[in-house]
Amino acid sequence: MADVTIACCAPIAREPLSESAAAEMATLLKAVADPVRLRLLSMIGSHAGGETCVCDLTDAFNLTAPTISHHLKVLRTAGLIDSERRGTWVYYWIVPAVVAKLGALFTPLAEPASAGPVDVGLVTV
Amino acid sequence: MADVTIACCAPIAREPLSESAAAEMATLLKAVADPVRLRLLSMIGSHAGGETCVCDLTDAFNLTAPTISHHLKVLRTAGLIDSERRGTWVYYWIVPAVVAKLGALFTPLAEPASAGPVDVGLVTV
DNA sequence: CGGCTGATTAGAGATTCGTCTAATCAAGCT
DNA sequence: AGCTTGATTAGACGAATCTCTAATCAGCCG
Repeated sequence: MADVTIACCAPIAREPLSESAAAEMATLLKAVADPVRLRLLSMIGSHAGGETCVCDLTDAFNLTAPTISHHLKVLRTAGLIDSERRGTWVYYWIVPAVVAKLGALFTPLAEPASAGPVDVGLVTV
Repeated sequence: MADVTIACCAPIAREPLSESAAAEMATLLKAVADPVRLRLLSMIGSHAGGETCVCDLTDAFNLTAPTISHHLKVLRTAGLIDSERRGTWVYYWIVPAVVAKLGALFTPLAEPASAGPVDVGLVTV
């Protein structure tokens, strides 16, 4: 049972975000607020095996390798993904806990009253 | 403390976003990827009655009125909020359907099999 | 070793963004 | 009408962002 207890703050519609919470979430959101990075994140996240080689990513865009590298760094700095070099290639994977923070910020809005113990609590990080 | 069991993936991790879907979501995310706008959105969204007067918003920040107005416009242009003038004051409220799009992007795909059809996939383009 | 492929870092150029001041629009006074 | 208060628009300016080319780092193999 995926009990999502992460999240740094209450969902957006429950109570006003504190200044610091807003700043923290904004940096996370900024990392994702780019078409290329969004696609990168979804490619990495949806890749079978949970890992993706950079070499597979660069080919999917009409951008130079350094540019892709830059976007990956932004995502990694934000904590949304992590990476490791294995021999010649570098592999990236998603960090679900951090991605879940983003979802927790917005979801309770639309969800039909979470029927279960899916407590998206206000546990701080 | 926060045992992060989160399923394997968020919707973003279900399949790679198309280029157009990524672009659409990115514009939405960009609108929210700012501390001030995040706080504005949460203030409006959590306000009792569902509406908030601009006059209540400007006082909460150390920014000039035009700046707040600018941020509200960004949110409104993105479709996340809507507004109406009633007499002297202008009132803003949240548009839940659009905010939900953001949540749907990152929220874990609900519990394993038990719950079943928690359709989160309204990310149609 | 020397060279080759994959990936990142460094730095530059153009665009976008956040904030401000000044000016304008809207509604309600006196 | 003319003044006052609330809100937005217009324009300017510095900071941040995205992309590129050139250079550098890390493994592999002839």
